[in-house]
Amino acid sequence: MDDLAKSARGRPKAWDDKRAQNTIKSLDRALEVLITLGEMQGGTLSEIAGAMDQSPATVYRVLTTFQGRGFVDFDEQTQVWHMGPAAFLTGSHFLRRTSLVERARPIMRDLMEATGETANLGIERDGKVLFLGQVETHATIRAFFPPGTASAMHASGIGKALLSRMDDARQRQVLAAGQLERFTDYTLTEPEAIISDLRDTKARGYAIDGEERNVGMRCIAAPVFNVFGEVVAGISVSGPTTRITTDRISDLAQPVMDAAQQLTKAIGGNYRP
Amino acid sequence: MDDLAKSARGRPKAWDDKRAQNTIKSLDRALEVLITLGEMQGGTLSEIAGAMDQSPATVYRVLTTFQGRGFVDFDEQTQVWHMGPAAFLTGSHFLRRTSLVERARPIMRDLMEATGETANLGIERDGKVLFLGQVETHATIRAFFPPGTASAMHASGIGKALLSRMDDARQRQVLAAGQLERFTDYTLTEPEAIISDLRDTKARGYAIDGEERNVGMRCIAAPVFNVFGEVVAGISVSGPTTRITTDRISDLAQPVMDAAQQLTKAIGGNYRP
DNA sequence: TTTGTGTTTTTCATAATGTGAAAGCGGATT
DNA sequence: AATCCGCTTTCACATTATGAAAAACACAAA
Repeated sequence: MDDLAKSARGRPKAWDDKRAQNTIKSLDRALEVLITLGEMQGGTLSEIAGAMDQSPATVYRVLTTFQGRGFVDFDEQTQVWHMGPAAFLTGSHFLRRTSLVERARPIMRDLMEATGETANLGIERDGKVLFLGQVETHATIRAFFPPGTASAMHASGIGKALLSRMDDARQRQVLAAGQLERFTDYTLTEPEAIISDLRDTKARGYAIDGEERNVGMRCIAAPVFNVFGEVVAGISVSGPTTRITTDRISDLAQPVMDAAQQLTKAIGGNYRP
Repeated sequence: MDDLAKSARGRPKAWDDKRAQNTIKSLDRALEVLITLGEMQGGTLSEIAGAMDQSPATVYRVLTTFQGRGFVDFDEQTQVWHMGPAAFLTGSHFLRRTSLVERARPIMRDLMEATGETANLGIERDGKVLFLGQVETHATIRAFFPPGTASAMHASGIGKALLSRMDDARQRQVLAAGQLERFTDYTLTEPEAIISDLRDTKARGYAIDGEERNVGMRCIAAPVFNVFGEVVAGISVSGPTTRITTDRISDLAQPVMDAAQQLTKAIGGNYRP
């Protein structure tokens, strides 16, 4: 299901109740139709009406109204309703507003609060991880990457999270471009070792940097996707091995993956499983 | 303004009348709010209500309902309403219908890598060029067309690539429909000048937009064909005149035409010589 | 602080309008 | 032809969207 559409759940109850009173029911139902249509990637009237068990008559009127504004198209041949250009055009005004960094900010703050560790945001640029921002932990001992730092992909949690979702060709390209510098005893420098680690990372859903870049520092990272399901960024928490023990990794992984997924949603992206 | 969203106007009257009966008025008004919000690129309650003179109370309820589904965001700080991620996500299902965009994605990425410039994909819709997607260059200075932008045909590389392969009747129709707005000193505003340019474009195999839309920006575009040999899309690279010099045009043209041809093949199209 | 001005929310009585059941319709399939 | 099945339309009904106005709020200026 489309969690995004139901994201209201995350709010305080009071808000929900309050909003419920000021909500236009018919409009809300109509939006449900539109969302369902999107999820189904198009469908016939009865399919749509069936999927959300509502009377066909109602769904029909909703669809024709959307059609009037170009929000949905109707293919007379196949009798199939589709998302229309106006929906795309209107929705894409969303992109014009704010950047990844701004949207990430509150999510990273929450992640930091939840885990107590510094949260980081990074993207790939020219074969390196570019750190775009961070929210620092309150703890005295902390990991610090000034935003703007460019770091090797193969020895970074975010880097590996990004790599794990790129296709083979790009993986090889990135790994070939840099020369897999060794930073610590734990750094993976053999392409095979890295590729194997990336496979694990993909399966796991998050990447682990276990002192591969800096001795005494661990990092857990998860990928963020754009609307096409392509990786565009990674989000991570990092801290000293004394706090991020191997035991704690699995505990931290969930919040990190949640944050990555939240950010994916906040930028209108699609998580690709 | 946003013609696309109002495209219902173009329909036969009979349809309009028929539809009017089965149209849900409140939903239609709500869509108007959403479209207005998009056009205004965000605004406060009173701005929005004022812009479409409706009672603030109604607009308020509409907005909160949209908000509940994530279709609009409300910035508590500034009291400004914006398009939300769910609108974008839902609307972008439009792209998935035609596999064009998905097929184009990897080709555009390669084109971007090969040329170092932002690659764009666009189609014609209602006499305008609708940008469906882009892959941005890594360079700091870059051309940026948010997907969803609708732009004038006569002052766009993709637009001219599309026009150059339409038959005379449609050319005239499109050129007559819009009123050939002038954007820069270089914009072609005389039908004769444009038609002559389109002839050259067709012979050349690619279109050149030399600062005709934005000063300081050039763009090189080539047409993409469907199985019947009809133009269905255009693919382009765009960037600052400082990087896309006149000397470089012929170098860039080949990769662009290659990409267009690849995409033509990828969608099972036939190149028409 | 208090007062004033311009918002945004909420309330409330009213009728406008969205609703589903069921009846028409039309194009497929037998 | 006859039958089926899904799309439209009709219709009577009460759900529910509506705007005016009042209340709450935010913020500036006195």
